[in-house]
Amino acid sequence: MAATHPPHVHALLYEAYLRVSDVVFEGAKAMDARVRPSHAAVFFHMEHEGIRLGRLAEKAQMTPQAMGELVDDLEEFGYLRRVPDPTDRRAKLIVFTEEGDAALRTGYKIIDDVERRMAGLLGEEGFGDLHRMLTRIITYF
Amino acid sequence: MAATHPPHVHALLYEAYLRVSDVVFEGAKAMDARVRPSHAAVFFHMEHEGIRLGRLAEKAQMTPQAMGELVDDLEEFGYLRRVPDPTDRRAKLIVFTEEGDAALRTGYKIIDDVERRMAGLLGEEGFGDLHRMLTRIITYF
DNA sequence: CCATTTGATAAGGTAGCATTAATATAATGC
DNA sequence: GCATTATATTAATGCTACCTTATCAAATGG
Repeated sequence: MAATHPPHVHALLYEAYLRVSDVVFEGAKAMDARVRPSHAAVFFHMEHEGIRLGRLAEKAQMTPQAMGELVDDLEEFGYLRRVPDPTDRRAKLIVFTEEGDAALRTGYKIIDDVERRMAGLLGEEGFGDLHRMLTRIITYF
Repeated sequence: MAATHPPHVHALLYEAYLRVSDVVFEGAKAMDARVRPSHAAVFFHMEHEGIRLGRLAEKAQMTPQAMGELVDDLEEFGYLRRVPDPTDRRAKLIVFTEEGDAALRTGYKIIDDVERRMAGLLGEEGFGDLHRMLTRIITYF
């Protein structure tokens, strides 16, 4: 650092996120090398009943165009399908394929593993405290 | 979320970082709208005595080419200058201008403010715990 | 003193978004 | 029952923040 300070919590939040993410994305890459970190937003905000592109984009806080590209990829990879929305012929519903559903479950397994590793490292109490403090920061900042 | 879970700490780390960063970068933008978040890495890893491009890139974990562009920008904005390195005529030393030095100090003031806000929100003890837990995650992950 | 290494930089490419604009369908007011 | 306006998606294009490859000049080690 240009000035000598103990690292700011701001910087630590970033570093910690990067480390944990690395582990998660390594796990994901081992499952399917075509999937990139940006695709995670799709899985994260999907809905099993099917979801429209616009709503998916909104939940992920990006434009429908950007989300459209991610969905294009995952459709190509065989994880999603676009089916016509019966209630509105302009719209399409994005739904999981069998494989997409399996991939989602695998993804959560990878994340749950990492969460358990963190809990082991910090102790259940510390892990709970961390959860609460981060939630508090998110709520009030 | 596609499945209903309490948010993972992994996700919370990301969210918290984004919230805190927003505040920091809003503050920075208010000072100089030309400066972008990516320029922060330069200020963060600069050294007052002057530093070579290669070393700056190494510290920031990016290629010299990428760092070169950031330094180009900040040189244009008047915060940095490239001076010949007297010990090696291939090399240049990147040094702060007066304005760059002032900007660095302002930047740290903005961050320190945010850190104090977090400490206020969590209490000194909680803030210290957060600091230690994040450091622990970074060290052992 | 020449071969190799090192420092900077130029040219061109890619991922992950955004903005603007086109197209199709739907809903609404009169 | 149009004409207007709104909404869902997609296409074209652009920008930021990087990377890779290639070039050139200066330094260094046998």
